[in-house]
Amino acid sequence: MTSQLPAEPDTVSRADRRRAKRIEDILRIATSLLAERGYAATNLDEIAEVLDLSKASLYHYFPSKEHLILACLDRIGDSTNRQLRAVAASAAPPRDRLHEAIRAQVLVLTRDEPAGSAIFIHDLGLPEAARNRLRELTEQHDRLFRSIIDEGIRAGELHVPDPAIARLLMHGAINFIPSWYHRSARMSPEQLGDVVADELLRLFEGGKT
Amino acid sequence: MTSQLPAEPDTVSRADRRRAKRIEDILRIATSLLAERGYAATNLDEIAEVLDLSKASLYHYFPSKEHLILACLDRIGDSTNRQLRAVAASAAPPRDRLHEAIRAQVLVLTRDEPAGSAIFIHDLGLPEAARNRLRELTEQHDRLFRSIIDEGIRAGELHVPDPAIARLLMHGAINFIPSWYHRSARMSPEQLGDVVADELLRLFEGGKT
Amino acid sequence: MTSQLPAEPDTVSRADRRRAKRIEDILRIATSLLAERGYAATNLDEIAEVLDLSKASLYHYFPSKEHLILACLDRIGDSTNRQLRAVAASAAPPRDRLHEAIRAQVLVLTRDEPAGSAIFIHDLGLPEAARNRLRELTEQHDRLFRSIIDEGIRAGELHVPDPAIARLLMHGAINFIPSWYHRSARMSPEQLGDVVADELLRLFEGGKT
Amino acid sequence: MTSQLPAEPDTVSRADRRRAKRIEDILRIATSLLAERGYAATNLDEIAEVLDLSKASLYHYFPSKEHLILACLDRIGDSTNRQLRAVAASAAPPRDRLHEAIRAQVLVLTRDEPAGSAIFIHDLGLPEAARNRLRELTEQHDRLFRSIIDEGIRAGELHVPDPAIARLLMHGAINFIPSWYHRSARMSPEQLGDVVADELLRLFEGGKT
DNA sequence: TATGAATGAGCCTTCATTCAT
DNA sequence: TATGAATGAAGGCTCATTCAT
Repeated sequence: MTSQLPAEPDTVSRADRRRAKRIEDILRIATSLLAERGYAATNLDEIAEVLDLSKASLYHYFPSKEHLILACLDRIGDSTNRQLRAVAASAAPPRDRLHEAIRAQVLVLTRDEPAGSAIFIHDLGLPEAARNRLRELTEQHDRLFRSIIDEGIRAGELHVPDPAIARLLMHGAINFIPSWYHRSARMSPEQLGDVVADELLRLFEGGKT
Repeated sequence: MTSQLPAEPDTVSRADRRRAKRIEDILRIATSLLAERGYAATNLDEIAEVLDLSKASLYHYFPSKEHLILACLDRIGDSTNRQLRAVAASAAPPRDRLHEAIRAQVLVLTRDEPAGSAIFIHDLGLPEAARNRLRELTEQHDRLFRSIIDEGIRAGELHVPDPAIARLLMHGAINFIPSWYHRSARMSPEQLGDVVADELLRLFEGGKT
Repeated sequence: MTSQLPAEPDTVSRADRRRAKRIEDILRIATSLLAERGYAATNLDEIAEVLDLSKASLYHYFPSKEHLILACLDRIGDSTNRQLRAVAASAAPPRDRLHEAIRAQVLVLTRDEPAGSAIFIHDLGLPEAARNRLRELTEQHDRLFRSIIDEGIRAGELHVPDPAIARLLMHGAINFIPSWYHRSARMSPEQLGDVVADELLRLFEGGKT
Repeated sequence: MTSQLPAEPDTVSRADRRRAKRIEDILRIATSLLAERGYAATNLDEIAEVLDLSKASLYHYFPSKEHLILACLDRIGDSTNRQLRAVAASAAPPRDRLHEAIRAQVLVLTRDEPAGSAIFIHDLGLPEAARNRLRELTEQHDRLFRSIIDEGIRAGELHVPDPAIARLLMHGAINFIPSWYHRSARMSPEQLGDVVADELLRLFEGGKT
């Protein structure tokens, strides 16, 4: 109806695009409120109000609160994993790849998805399904870091007595950044990414060891 | 305090003791449920049921849900700070004091208060007052670590380009431990404390830098 | 009625026919869902979905849910009354006419309108207007049976101490058939009609009386 | 606490009795509204309002709307079956027992449980569990009548070509009584019971057959 | 004619809190 | 102290209805 062009390349009609935009808006707002208040304390009324929408309208896009939050998780998870996959594909030496991965992660948390990243910190009060989804996403994540670290150790570039624990400490350190970064805006996300990556690499580079 | 009659000190103190024990029980259960589900998703019914008490009875000990959670925070905060103050008072060199402080903190999180420590990770959904209390407790905490680290740097024992960020990363790494420790029970809290302290000290001990 | 242009009678009537067919489809589906679930438990979404139509489209054919259900009632009522009027016009003796009327009624309920007949059983949850319509239809019905029965009594063909109650019992017995007939499919609607008519005539034919 | 008598024969304290009464009240009101409007169209607000209670209070007695209605069904079902069991135990000849059973049933529907009996007519819109419960109760019922009728036929007291259908017609006739009885209050429930039983026995007593 | 979007009103359910016993 | 009862407020979800396209 909209397109009169012979083929139908953009099956995405105006309506489709509008709908996609609405969904994107909802997810953005929902993610930020969710990250700010947690699942149980976030109510659809508030999400709807911020969007200047009625609560009932949300149900045109998501069949339940739980599905809405699952979509939020997916959105952030995809965003993160996309960034990290690029790093993983690099041919750089492991140490540099680890540096780059940390940096990428920091950028996602502080620049790309400052709102939603808190969700990943922990799963308090999330419904089962969401908790499982979260676990899946986290595991993809972990696998990627683990493989880089293992490689670095085998290559002799990294030295650490207990790689598993070092990695977990690193994740904790990174995941916690959103909870303090906004306060000390004395450096840009990019600068922070570099500083943090430098610093956390120390966890894997034996001093005297 | 309550009894002014020397004649029957036991009667009164027995009641007091009983009450104190009740409160202690409530706080223990409440803390663990709170840590497990978050503030909004924890209901008084459940707390009462675990205690084999009626919900209404809780109000004999705490005037509101919010006060209950404040008491939980205080209890953990006190426990933590007590441990840390001992470390702070030590005359050992800063590097060793930092090691000890990290170790003490890990022990609190994994051994002494495994249940409640998650509360400190994040304040999702907490009411304002609780959030403020949390901030105070955290600040005491931070001050203590900060002073040790500063001292260590002045003494030339620690080297780190950005002490503030290093410390925040360290806190994140520590705070996150409860979320993964139960899975890898391959070492005791004490062993973990040593390993973690060793590892995190690297953040403050320049490799080549 | 709609077309004033003799030139294109087909065009208009084709549209009309299409519309009539649509309405017929809607009524058929709506009637069966209504009979199955009751008024309050039936939603337009479901009706629309079965018809592969959007809910909003239903409003092109019926101004409201209530009007839709009124049309359903009318459709079944007409069907029933058409059958019965034929019986009423017959010149057969009252006893045979009663037999025939019962038989016709059974056929409507089990063969012609098996889906919708449950609506007539009871008016649970129906809106006022629908309830009134139902009453009207039922009364036409009742009048017809009543007149046959009265005639039969006057003619000495039927004997019953309390004709009013006997008739009401008969209606109950008939109306209830749809709720059990599908289970005992051991006889056809036609056979059932005969058996039931024979049996119910006993209500009006004194044994010893 | 209330009773100081040696044994504790009436463990039912005052509180217990009060609670039982409340439950009884709720069931009575709920049953009548349910019978009047059907499941879907009955809302807890209304039930609560009639009881001069808040809707939330209902949840002290029943965990859900569905459980409430199940309790209603049980209550009526028990009442009915209790009456009928007495009849079944009688040593009277089958014909008299059938007469008595019909009479008892009519009394339940018109005198003892005039409100709730409509529920048994059909199950439009009831949730699955309730529908199943209804079926169970109905089956107890049916078994009882069936056994009397079979016995009567074997004893040569009853004559009917198709006993199954005759019985179903009888049930329909009886079940329908509540829908018209209130209008014709020209006779008492007891009188009605006799008239109806006399009349319906004709279904099982062949005229010429 | 057809429909996606939007929504107000309403319903079931939960929960912190109060109160009488 | 202990608790059953009661409730207002709130939250998730449904649905008939309207409207712009």
